[in-house]
Amino acid sequence: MDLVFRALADTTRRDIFQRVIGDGLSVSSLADDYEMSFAAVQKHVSVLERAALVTKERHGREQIVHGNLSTLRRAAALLDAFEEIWIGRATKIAEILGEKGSAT
Amino acid sequence: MDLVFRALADTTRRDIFQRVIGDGLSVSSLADDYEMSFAAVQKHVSVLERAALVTKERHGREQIVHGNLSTLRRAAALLDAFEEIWIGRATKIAEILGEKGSAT
DNA sequence: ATAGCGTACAACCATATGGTTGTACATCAA
DNA sequence: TTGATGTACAACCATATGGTTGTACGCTAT
Repeated sequence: MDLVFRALADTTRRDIFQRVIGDGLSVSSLADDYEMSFAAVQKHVSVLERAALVTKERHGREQIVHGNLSTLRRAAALLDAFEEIWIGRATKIAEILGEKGSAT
Repeated sequence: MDLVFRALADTTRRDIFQRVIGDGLSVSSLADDYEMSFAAVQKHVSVLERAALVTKERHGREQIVHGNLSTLRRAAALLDAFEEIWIGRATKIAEILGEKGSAT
């Protein structure tokens, strides 16, 4: 999970990820749209790959980057779990206050 | 957003955050439960604070750390947005396949 | 065969991160 | 007042990160 959130903690990588979810893209076509060097983009893709947020599929001489939704879902589930902890607390507060059914 | 995901990209910090959502805790009571030094925990809290995932409320000589749910929600919303992009693509595929209403 | 494209990877650099220890200071209790 | 507690912060260190350039190598097209 550390790897997943670390991978998402960069604007360029979130942008790459977003572009790649909808449709697979080659590394070079990704790289074309950023100011930085090709190698830098390659590294960003590599970070996403190690976090299992994307996978690469070789196609001829090109390497197509695809988004991996299941990892994204695991991260989203974790954030949801945090929120549920808070809901649990709110419920407890409501119980203490003798209120029913309406959470703030 | 970079700050938020970076803050969440550490097991200790996620643990701190989780413990603090349900109930506010002083920095020292947080620090008691980790092997590392007090200063290290202080730094972790500071990272969470800069990301606006927690706030500190002074109470006497203690500083109570509270979770900030709204920032959590912003992060969760971003992940949901990614997922919706994928759903959009799935819908398109479904359209292409002539299927209706059932996404895989 | 050969030239160009797409990719991989190593070496290098500056800065950020995660940890430490030490010091300082305000607050609560005796 | 004095001492212990809770916090803040600076200095320092090792390692990770995000960028660069350069080199190598497999594919594609001519």
